[in-house]
Amino acid sequence: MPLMRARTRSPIRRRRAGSNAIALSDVARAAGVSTASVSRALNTPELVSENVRAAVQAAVTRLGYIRHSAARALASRRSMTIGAVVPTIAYSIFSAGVEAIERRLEEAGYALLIATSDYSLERELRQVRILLERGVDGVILVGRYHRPELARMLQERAIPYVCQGAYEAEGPHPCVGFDNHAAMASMAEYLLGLGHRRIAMLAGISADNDRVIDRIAGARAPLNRAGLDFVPGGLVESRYDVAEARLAMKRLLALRPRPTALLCVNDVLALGALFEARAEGVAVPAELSITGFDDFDFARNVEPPITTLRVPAPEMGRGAAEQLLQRLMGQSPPQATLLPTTIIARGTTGPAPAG
Amino acid sequence: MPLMRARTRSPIRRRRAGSNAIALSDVARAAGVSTASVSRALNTPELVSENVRAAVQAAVTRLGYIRHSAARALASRRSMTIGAVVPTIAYSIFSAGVEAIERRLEEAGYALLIATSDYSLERELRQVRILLERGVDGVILVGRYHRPELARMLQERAIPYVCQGAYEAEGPHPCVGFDNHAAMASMAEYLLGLGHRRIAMLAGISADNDRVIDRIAGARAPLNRAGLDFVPGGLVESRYDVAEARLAMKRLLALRPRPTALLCVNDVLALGALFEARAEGVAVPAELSITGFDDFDFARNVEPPITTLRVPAPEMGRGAAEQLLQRLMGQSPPQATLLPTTIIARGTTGPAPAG
DNA sequence: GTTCTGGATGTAAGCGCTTTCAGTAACCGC
DNA sequence: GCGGTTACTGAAAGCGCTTACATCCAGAAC
Repeated sequence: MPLMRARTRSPIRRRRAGSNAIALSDVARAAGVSTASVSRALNTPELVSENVRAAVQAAVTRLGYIRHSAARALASRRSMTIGAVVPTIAYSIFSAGVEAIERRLEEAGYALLIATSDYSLERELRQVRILLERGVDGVILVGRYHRPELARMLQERAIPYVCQGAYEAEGPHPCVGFDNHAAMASMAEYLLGLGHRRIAMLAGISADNDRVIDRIAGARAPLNRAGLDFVPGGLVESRYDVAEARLAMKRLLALRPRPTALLCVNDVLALGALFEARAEGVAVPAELSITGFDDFDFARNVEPPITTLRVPAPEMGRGAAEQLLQRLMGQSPPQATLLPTTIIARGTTGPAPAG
Repeated sequence: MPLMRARTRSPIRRRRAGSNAIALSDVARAAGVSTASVSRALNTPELVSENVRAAVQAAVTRLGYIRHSAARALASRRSMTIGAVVPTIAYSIFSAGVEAIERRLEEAGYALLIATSDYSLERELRQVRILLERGVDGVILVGRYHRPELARMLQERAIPYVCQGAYEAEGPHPCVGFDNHAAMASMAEYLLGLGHRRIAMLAGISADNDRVIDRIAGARAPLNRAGLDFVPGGLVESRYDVAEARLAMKRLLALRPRPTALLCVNDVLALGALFEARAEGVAVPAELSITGFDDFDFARNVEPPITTLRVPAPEMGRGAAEQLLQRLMGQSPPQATLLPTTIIARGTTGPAPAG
């Protein structure tokens, strides 16, 4: 029989072990009010009198009180943090998006926990599990493809989420982004309009990556409509790295007859292609037109400046954060938001060479 | 007198309001053991019997239990998260560092909360406050300069921290990085060795930024030793952006007589300088040598490839994380760790033009 | 005066874990 | 057989907050 042990505890409560942090109860004592009032003064100041508010404010400043968000999270059942899983942040499209997300969330008092998937859906799923463990109130993902367990896990726990960087009107996931298929299709049409018929494509690694897959399909669509396809051997994948892109480009330049135009899945690849073409003495755009995607800083500054497509990275980040915040507040924003892209014609594209 | 109110609470405990999450007590019930045993089976499996471990493991999988880290943090007084404040992540040196930090922390079971300071020490301080509120167990910062209140706040709460990306043997802060002064000095010496005497510098914004200040001073030191200085009007600051760098470069190119060599604080600026020089018809390196800093991906791929200085970004990130983890485990790693840099001589530098 | 309001405040019950402490059982050496 | 380990296990006390509920007290309405 478990009987009440006579615990001889010192009546003086020991300062939080291992830390000399000030707790809310200290503030309450200092301000001469209850802990409830302190909590209210801090979180819902409109519910307390001017006196209490001022006393609490003064005590907080005097003691240097800092709230303990784990305790808040436990008691209020909201952690005020959002999790984001991106392929990598070492790639400016994503880091720009993440910065935009962070900024918007900060305004709303949320913190952002960032995890990277390394372009692996498996790893993405694991990272979401970890974020859930961390008690995030919402999740932001990249792209349309995700492990089915992922959405299930999120829905089971009623955690709102948004996918960013892709668009799917009828898709299963809420999203804020642009239509990768349509964007790349417009670029292919642009090349066709310039008279190009022998077209190749330098793509990213398509495994697990809907954006790449959509862009490849998008490029193909208008070609097929014109009774064409990529030149044989003219679809090559490469990691997003200038050196690797140059290697891939080597293979493309060895094709005979040579393509007269090259669609790249992004500007890093286009840059590598451009460098390699120049190194091989292939004139751009006289002999070969090259297009990029993303409109990176350097795209407009290299010689010749790269024809590319502007992608609304910060807008997507902000939009995704916005949509998530709305869901968190119980509203129902549109399931899918489509953002525009624009072709920016510059110096790496020109009419197809005669013959 | 507060008397015991007869609370008519339903004996059936309501499932966690607003969420149907499984709690540790559910696992305990399912496994037929106490919550203490479940906690031990999960955190210190070596302390429980094989039977308990297996039963708990089975229950966890069956129920899809996910730990509640806010509750863990509250009870254990450790949040298992680290905070990092970097100027921006939209700049590959920092994003590479952050990725390395994240990777190392993940191995150790820590999550990373990232905040950006936008190169403002004031904002850095605010961000650290927020991180503290979030209960981070440690903090990673960038650089040597910080608001004095920052270290005070951290020390008061006994939160370990490390500064990354700079090195200061006798400095007040623990750090892992390289010597910006020495690195840039070696670059200046390299130019002097090539016979350059009229040298200019394209720097970043030096306000609040010790790395830029150290690099400027580092460049100046060997010049002064040789009885020289930057050419008059030859020290210009620019944000890290190719377009702005080109604008700044315009002013440098207008100097008469023109400098024969230009030290850039990083590769983005060097790239802008190179583009602008080419646009103005200034031959690189025949008429003008240009050096970068950081060894970005594109530096070796442009034409001519940029002479630069390799900076150990991932190593610094990993090292900073490592050092922090050691402190967290009660060890005392060296206060300052110096990492090496290397000059990588490429095509943008050559002997000073005669006359 | 009495009864209602309703705003401001306090009380105390958790939130879901970890961890201390006590208890139990099995085992050891003598 | 006995004291002393050793190896597990469970009960329960918090961790520092939020919040449902009770209370109190003016002032309004009657």
